[in-house]
Amino acid sequence: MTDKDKKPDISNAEFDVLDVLWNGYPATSNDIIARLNQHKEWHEKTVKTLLGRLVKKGVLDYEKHQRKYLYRPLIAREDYTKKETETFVSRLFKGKIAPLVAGFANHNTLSKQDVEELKTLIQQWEKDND
Amino acid sequence: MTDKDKKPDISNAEFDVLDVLWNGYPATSNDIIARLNQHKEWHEKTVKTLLGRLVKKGVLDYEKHQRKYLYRPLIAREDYTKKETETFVSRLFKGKIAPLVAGFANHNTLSKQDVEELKTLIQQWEKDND
DNA sequence: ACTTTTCGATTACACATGTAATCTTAACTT
DNA sequence: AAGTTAAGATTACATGTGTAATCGAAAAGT
Repeated sequence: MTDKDKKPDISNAEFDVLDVLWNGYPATSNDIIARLNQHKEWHEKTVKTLLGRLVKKGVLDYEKHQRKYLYRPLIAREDYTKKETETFVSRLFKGKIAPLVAGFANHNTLSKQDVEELKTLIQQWEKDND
Repeated sequence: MTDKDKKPDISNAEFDVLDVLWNGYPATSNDIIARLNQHKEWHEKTVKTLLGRLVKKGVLDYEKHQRKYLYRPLIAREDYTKKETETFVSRLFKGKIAPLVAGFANHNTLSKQDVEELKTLIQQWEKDND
């Protein structure tokens, strides 16, 4: 793996931008700013800086439409999520999800619905891997 | 919550130091350095800088023993883990663990053993919350 | 055609982080 | 007691990050 292929390291603020873009793209910066500001209030300039940094990092791409840019993500949310999850679980839980879920279960953040979903998942897994 | 109580924000490198300390404390810096260097090779000075920063952040404490310090964590691994997990799951999975586990299941990183542990957890949860 | 607006690009700047080297000084040596 | 270590404290320094302000140019308005 050359240096160019190295993983981009998306910062927290950058992630928030990427997140809304994943929720609907391509999108102009104004569109992104508007959507972001439904939940936070970032200065327009701040968001544009973040967009620029994401482009430079190879996380986003854009195409010009007159003077506006239409941004789109270059990496899929699923891929990002997968990689981050692996990193997280390996750092904090030695790579095992059970302890993670166990922690969750202890700290109340687990609903009946969650448990049902987990059961379904497990059944599916068992059907696939018997 | 005053400014002083704000969460410390432990960096990646700092976490690695904290991690080995959790595995056995109190410990001197040399002890910590030796244990860290079983898996990586950090310069002694680097580790000491990190220890100092962790102390300044209120994550570690120490007591002097002659000219050496005996460091110990001020926060429990479980508490840290819980908080980080909440943050992580809420950012990447809208706070739901099921999708996280689902992602795991798709990317092969789920063993028979893991599934058994999850089943046990679920049974326990159901017993507690019927 | 000229002015104003509005893009993105460039620059700013303080604090965080990774990664040490140098400085001070208390504690061992002899 | 004087010299030599060796521990933490202080300083360093490039790069990343949060958070914008300013600049230059192209498009829109008149």
